[in-house]
Amino acid sequence: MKRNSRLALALHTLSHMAGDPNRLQTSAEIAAHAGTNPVVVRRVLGRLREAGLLISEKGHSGGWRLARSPQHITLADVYVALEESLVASEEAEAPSCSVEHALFERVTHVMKDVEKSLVQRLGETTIADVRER
Amino acid sequence: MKRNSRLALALHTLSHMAGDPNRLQTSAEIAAHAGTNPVVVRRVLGRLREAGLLISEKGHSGGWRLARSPQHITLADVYVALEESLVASEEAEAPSCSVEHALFERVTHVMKDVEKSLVQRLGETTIADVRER
DNA sequence: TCGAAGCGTAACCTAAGAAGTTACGAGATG
DNA sequence: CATCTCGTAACTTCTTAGGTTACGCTTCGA
Repeated sequence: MKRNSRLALALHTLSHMAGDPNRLQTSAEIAAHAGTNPVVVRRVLGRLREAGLLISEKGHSGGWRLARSPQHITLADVYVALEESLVASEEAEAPSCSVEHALFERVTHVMKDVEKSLVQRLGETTIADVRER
Repeated sequence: MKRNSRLALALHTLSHMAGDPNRLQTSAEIAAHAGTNPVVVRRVLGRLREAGLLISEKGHSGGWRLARSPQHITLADVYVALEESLVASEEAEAPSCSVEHALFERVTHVMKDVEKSLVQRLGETTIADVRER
């Protein structure tokens, strides 16, 4: 797996779960399907759990399942849960020079604005939408 | 310097050059201002040169200057020259599973679309614009 | 004409981030 | 109680970008 592998893994898992929402899947199973490691799966899906998209159950016969129906999980939910931000949130480096600062502010402002529209548009598609085609 | 430092360095340099377009600046000078290394400066500005934004002159009393007036250099020109792409262009990993593939396609499509509007909006601001404020 | 000043580039080192791996504790079930 | 599974820590690569050194090529000026 390469870049954006978290997103790929998340979408992979969600799309499979959408096909059989009642079944619990273990991280080992998911990892085998995705060609990666159970720990990596738990890391990535952990973020989706924190975002309220998935539920994990510990102990014997535990595993992972959707926290709500696929019709109510959008691509934006996934994107936001993974904290994939376009804009480098850290602006620790306040440029000393005011003109450079103004330029950078401008770029940052536009990027943040554009990211809002990205999330908005991703919010228009649900996991279930894509399955139906 | 941290993340997006190429962009920061490019904007820094361009904003200074816009103030005195006739003066040639050496990479050593620019590096000193920006708190980095001449080689790094030549790397980054090299991209702007390839994009036709800057001109570099070799030899004694050589250096860097704008290839055209600051009114005709937009933030989009800089962004594109640095090849800052939001979308991971490499889709080498064709997902085996068709549903996952459809989901990923959808995300990629939206991101590419959004990036177009980003470039369009960055194109509305020139280096000179920001200086005037 | 020759030396110094610049750029262009290669090669290497280092730092940071992400994935892969191993290991182990905690909780739940049968 | 034995076993299964998640949650996490710790460690090891691997990749990417920046920083650094070095050197060849070009150009100006004394």
